[in-house]
Amino acid sequence: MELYVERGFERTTVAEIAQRAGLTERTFFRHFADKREVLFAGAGALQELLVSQVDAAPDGRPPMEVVADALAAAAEAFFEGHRPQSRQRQHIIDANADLQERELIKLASLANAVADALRRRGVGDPGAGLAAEAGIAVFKIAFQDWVHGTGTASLAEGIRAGVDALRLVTGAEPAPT
Amino acid sequence: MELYVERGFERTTVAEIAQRAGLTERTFFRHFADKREVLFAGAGALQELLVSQVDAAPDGRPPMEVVADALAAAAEAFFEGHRPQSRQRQHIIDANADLQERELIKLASLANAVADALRRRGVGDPGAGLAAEAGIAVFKIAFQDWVHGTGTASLAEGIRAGVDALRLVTGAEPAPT
DNA sequence: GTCTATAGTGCGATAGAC
DNA sequence: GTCTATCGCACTATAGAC
Repeated sequence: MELYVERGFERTTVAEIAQRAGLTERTFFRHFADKREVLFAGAGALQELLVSQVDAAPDGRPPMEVVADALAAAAEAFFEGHRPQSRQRQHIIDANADLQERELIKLASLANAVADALRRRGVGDPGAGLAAEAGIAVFKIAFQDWVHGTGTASLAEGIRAGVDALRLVTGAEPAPT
Repeated sequence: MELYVERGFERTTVAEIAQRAGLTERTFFRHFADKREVLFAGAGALQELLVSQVDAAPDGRPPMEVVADALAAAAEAFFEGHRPQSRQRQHIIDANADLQERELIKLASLANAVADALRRRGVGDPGAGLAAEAGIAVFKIAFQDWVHGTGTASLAEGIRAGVDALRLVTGAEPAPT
């Protein structure tokens, strides 16, 4: 991470990373499948929390609310209070197309995992997939806002507002909570 | 494309592609930024059509309807009647993580372009971004269904149904058309 | 069109932890 | 005695510099 900030992602070689860490290149690749993976190591835990939240939601709660609750909880647990670090990480990612691809893969993986969790709750298709994708879209936009802005609103609040805005724009009445 | 089908994407080298095309490797990379780009050469035209459709939509039409119309029109123009080719291409992509990443980048780029077009129509934030992302999510799911299934429904019909399903799952009343 | 840096893989050897 | 972390080396392919 230090090196990615110092010299940029592309201009950092694995050899340099290994040297600073006191390891060999081969060992680096043992821990990270590729150079990008360093920046996405925490993604698994985020996904697990999201899924466990959806699994634990009360019966009968509307799918979009379940997703919104899970995203808000994940936001609190993983990001609140870490905006400076999130911003730095995002700077690195925004400066490099390969990293943006990996970011999108991570988000797609989250969406798939959430969709599966919704199906376990009995939400049918294509509703499960759509609610999950829509939720991730809300998260993505709220996160961009939160990480690049200087406002005082929390990420969780941004997510709530985003879900409401999505209902509005799809031509919908606000759902009962 | 022949080589990707014959031996799989990863087991095809750029040297082989260049040889079969009667070119040098260097020339391949002049035409395609990387090995994957071969499969996404038509993406630009799709994006242009989508944007021009959104730009040309009648004033006052609800944003989600504008997006749905544009996606349906693009589906007719680019995919209808080409399901076998689409399926073959998707097989190649589904078998390789790198290609899936590129696919996601392409979809994200479509979403951004559509969001910008909506903003030009006066749709505000975050509504423009959300409508665009939601539309692309619908497209993605409808496309999966269409390309992997054997049903007789057209892709455009799947997109219409997807938008309705999205309204339902977000907890919404159907919007006026 | 040529040359080269760098990412990433495969296999094997070694050493410490439990 | 198995499991896991590390290293060494040879190797291929991509992609960018020139």
